[in-house]
Amino acid sequence: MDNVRTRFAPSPTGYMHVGGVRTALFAWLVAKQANGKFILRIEDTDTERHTEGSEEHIVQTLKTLGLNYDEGPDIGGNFSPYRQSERLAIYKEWANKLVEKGRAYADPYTPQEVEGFRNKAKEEKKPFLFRDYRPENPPRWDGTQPLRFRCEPKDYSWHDEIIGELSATKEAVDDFILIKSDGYPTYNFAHIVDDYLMQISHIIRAQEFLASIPRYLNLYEAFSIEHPAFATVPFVLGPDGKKKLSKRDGAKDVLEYITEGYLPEALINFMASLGWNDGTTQEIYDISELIAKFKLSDVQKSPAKFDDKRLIWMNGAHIRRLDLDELYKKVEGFWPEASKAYDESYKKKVLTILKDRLKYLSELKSLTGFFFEDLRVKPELISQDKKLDAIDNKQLQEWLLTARQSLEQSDFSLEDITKRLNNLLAQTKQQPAILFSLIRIAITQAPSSPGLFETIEVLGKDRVLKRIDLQIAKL
RNA sequence: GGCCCCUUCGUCUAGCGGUCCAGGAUAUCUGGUUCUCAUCCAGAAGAUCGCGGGUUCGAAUCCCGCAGGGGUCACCA
Repeated sequence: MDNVRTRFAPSPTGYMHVGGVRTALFAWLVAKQANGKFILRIEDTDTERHTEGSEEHIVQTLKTLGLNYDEGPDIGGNFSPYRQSERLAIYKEWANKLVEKGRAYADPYTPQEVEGFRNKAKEEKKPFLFRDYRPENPPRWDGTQPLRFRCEPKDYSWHDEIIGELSATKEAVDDFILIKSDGYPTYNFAHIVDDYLMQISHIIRAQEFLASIPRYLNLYEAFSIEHPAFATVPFVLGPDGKKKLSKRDGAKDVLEYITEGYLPEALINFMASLGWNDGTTQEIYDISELIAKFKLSDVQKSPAKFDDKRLIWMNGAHIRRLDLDELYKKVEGFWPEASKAYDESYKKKVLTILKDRLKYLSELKSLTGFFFEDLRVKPELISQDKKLDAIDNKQLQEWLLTARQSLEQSDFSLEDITKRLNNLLAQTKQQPAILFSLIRIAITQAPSSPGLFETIEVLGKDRVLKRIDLQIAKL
């Protein structure tokens, strides 16, 4: 398609969770793969729900994930402004077009009166349709009353890029508020005007708007304008599997995943795979593959539950794909405090042998402490090891001493370390499960660590000998 | 209640009438990888394809009902 222009149009009411960002991602992918434009538009027409700083937060989230937009409130574009609160005059002008055509009227009722109609309909077990209460001689619209659309009810069928062919009866078409009494437009009205003026080619939005589309269709007709392609993205459900992911139920801020050390590319891969796949068995995609392969028609129609087990795995998989230098760059800021005293080449060695066991970057702190400081001897590491606990301390001391003596002679190449420890095994006739465990505990004081030989090599002779001495003394 | 959408292993999903007594991934369990934790490899277990009819030689796939779940019916988006 020519001139693909997609938009992400959040209302600034807080942070963004996985569901919202996924919708943005899909829109971004559609734009990127068609060499089109991705637009950020802030839908701040609800002055009450508007929260301070959330626009900045949304912008930061998109930028951190690399979902860069080509036009937006902070960078401008050919269709500015990109904040709806700055477009009030435009909405008024378009509202007046409808007034002139007789397709909009001032709503003379008080909110209480409307509420009364609604309750009555409910009692009668009928759907509430405002058009059943349409005033016969509405007053002239002076801007203080809400302005309502005068719909022309009819059945509709239309195409959705994700769901396919859809239809609805005229029951779905009603008179809705275009401009609120505070002068701000409703979403229902503003987005239609803006998408048209901003030449949006695809509206990619969440499923909650599906039921409203017949009303929008009626409005497009009233304006005699064509509507963009519609793509309705199914919900992302919370872990309970019932309700859609929501802030109320504790859905996490996507930026929080970044702070915990989830990679943007992993997050994006994960969100894309929540409802999308290309029909192959591929699971791990980088961003350029996603851009090349993504298709709206391949998006699942049914909702997907959010399961962070898969995210954790996927993040690890993306970490392992990174080469050392890339990973080193990303991991900056996740090192333990004590690492400050160490240089890049040492930290890179640590990273090399640790890479395979990182699931997310913030684990680095707890996993690498012993590489940077001598930890106190933890007797429980031995007492909780069944095999070691059964052996006399004197014996353990003796083995450690022998190991120490051999390692002292070593040139500390991985090869030599390996050779010496294997010799030790033969010499003492012990199983690795005993001897290596003992040495590993002595030099790391940690329940787990990278492989013994590599760890010894990276730690270096001074530290290894010192720690063995320390362990011997505490036995 | 009206209107609308959805329904395949716990989870993410493949599947567009035969190659499916349903494939992959993850999670779980088992074994291997000289020590731990991972990685990696091998294997196990796990789905009466929501239910009931129909069409067809043949249906997870097409049609019709039903049920369950969800959305919407705001001067919120």
